[in-house]
Amino acid sequence: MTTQKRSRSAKPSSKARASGPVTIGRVAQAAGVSASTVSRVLNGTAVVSDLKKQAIDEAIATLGFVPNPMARGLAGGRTFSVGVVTQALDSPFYGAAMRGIEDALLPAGYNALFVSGHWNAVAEARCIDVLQSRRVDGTIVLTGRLTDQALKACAKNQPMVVTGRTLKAPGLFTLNFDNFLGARLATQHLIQLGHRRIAFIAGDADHPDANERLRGYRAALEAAGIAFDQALVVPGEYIELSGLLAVDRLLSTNQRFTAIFAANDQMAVGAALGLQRRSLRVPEDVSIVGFDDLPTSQYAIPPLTSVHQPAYELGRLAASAMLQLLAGDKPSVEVPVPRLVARESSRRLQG
Amino acid sequence: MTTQKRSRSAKPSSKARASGPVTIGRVAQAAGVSASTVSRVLNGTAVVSDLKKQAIDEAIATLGFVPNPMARGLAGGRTFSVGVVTQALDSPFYGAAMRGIEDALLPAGYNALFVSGHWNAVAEARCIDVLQSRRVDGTIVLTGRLTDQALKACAKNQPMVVTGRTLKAPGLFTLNFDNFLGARLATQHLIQLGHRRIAFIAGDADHPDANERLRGYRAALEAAGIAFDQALVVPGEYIELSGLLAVDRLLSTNQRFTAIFAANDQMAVGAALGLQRRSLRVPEDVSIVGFDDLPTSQYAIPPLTSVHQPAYELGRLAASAMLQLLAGDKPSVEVPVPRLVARESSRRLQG
DNA sequence: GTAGAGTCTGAAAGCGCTTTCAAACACGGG
DNA sequence: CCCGTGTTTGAAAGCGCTTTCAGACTCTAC
Repeated sequence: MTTQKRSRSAKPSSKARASGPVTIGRVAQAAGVSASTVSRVLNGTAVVSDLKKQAIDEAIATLGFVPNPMARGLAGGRTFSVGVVTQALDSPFYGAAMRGIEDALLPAGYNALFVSGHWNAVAEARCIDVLQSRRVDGTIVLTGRLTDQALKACAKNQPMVVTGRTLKAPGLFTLNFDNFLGARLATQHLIQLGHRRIAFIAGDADHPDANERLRGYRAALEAAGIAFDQALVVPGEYIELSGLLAVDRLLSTNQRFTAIFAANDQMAVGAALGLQRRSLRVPEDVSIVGFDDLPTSQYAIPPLTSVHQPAYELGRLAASAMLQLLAGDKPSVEVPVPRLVARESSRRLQG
Repeated sequence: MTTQKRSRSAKPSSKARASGPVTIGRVAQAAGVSASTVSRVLNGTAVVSDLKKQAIDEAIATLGFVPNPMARGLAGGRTFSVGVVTQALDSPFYGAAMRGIEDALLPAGYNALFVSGHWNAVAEARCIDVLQSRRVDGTIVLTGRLTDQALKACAKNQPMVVTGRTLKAPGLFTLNFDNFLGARLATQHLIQLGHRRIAFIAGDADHPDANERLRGYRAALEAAGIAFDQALVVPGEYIELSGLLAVDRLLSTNQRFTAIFAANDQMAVGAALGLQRRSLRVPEDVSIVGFDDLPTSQYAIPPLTSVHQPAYELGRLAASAMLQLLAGDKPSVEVPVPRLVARESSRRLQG
């Protein structure tokens, strides 16, 4: 015996004839109908007379019957679970999205199966395989690095919802946040505060959203008649350390700048630390704006100005799009527009 | 039709006779044996002649066969998935633990099913119900607020691993971090730096670990011959805001203190912000020590001294304990001892 | 009064796998 | 050479549910 026996206990009920797990058959017996009929009221797949329906509902309640998802999945071909490929289980940003997904899926009777792709196309593909082998009814991919092709191919086998890109394909629905506009807002904010020399700490170049943010930054500069200066753009990898190193690099190459726009909050926080290490104060000497508006950013020192990205909401929307897809409808969800949250890390350029 | 048809595509192989999904029967047919035999080599439940085993392995490979977990679960009573009750999907601390769990479970062929209890005993109980209805093979509870009784009761139905408490019961394994020692280390550190007036921002009183940390704080003071002062202990709720409010309260009641020990990093960060708002510098005016050593804490301003809690490792250990339980063994895992990570938020008391 | 249409229901056939159970075979000792 | 003991294998019976199919009714309309 390699595993514990599943207990055969179940709320003992006066109506329960046999012992053992409560099955649909037991319910049928208690209600004086056939298993088929119980199944029908369970799934609403056919009209059942009110009389029997009531008897069945009652039997279900008194027996404490819970359908076995395995059996359901086997027989019906649906598992009532949707896979979620996230990039990291411990990311503050994707964490919020996962929470949103869970909140949207659970009430609909679906479960989420989270697996993490570690920012790696190969791992992501493997994740999708794992999910498929678990027979999920659909898969939500949070951003990720798979090619559009790969995603389209997956969508042939199962409904997919993908965030962080825009793509049209049958069985596939994408959900994109307007990174371009967000970055424009952030940059505009700094420009309006009088800054002209604005450094940009970019995200990983093979992230589509990173490029969008760069584009937004450039567009805002251009709109304000400020020349784009490549020397003020420093590559980063969306982690705190990148911000720290970026500041080092800017300073050691003697760039003049009065503000920094970081492509995400983590790098913004790193940048703030980098400035502090060089005895530059935020925002007195340098203003900083981040992107994402992580929950912790309001407690950064100083509290970080950032572009709010509604991760939780995005998760909810992705999940409800999936539910619509699963129901055979064409999803219709609207992604919130970006919005700048001004805090204390940015201020008007003095003198 | 309310759902997409599962594709009937499968890597077309020369050996594949019929079309449709690759089942154990198809493998059996291709290998010239019975389904039973295939099942046996799949699960290693009986000796099979090398000749047939090879033929089967080959058939599996060429057909790209993947066993259907639903069918397996139905027939075998095991689902190869373990439930994880976490408190928040977007917690940096539990996130790391989840990552550890995933990393330990996946290679063993198990999947993790994460659900969040929102720090709420009722919700947690519901989570466990959901997991049970999904027929998980076992459940890992990360801390949580369920009573010991409730957990013991659950352990009667399925193997359980619980972190954050110490409890003995059949089918239940607990895994506790030494919060007392951790808190003592933190307080000792401040004492060694010359601090005598050390404020303590406590955690939620109905968290066992919060009380342990308070005890550790008191023990360290006592060991150093410093009188415990209730006025220096401020209650908190393990969130940033609590730290902020705690500092306000300490300051507005005119407490004298040169250091703060916060029962977790989030409150420590909040406290740092609170001090900054009152123009007190960290660490020049006040030293701060946190607890947990969240990944972001090293990028706080200033980088936070903290008690390292190996969340990832804890997750791994919990998962491997679960695997041992599932294998019928008595788990034997050792929780790492607490360790202080000194950074820049604490320093020797000047003059 | 009865054919035809429509409504409700149960029997039975799977879904893909595991697990008895017993058959088939191989081996060694008497 | 026969029988008992082991070893390897396949047939078949489920696991708990969904779903088809057809039967049993109940109406309505002719």
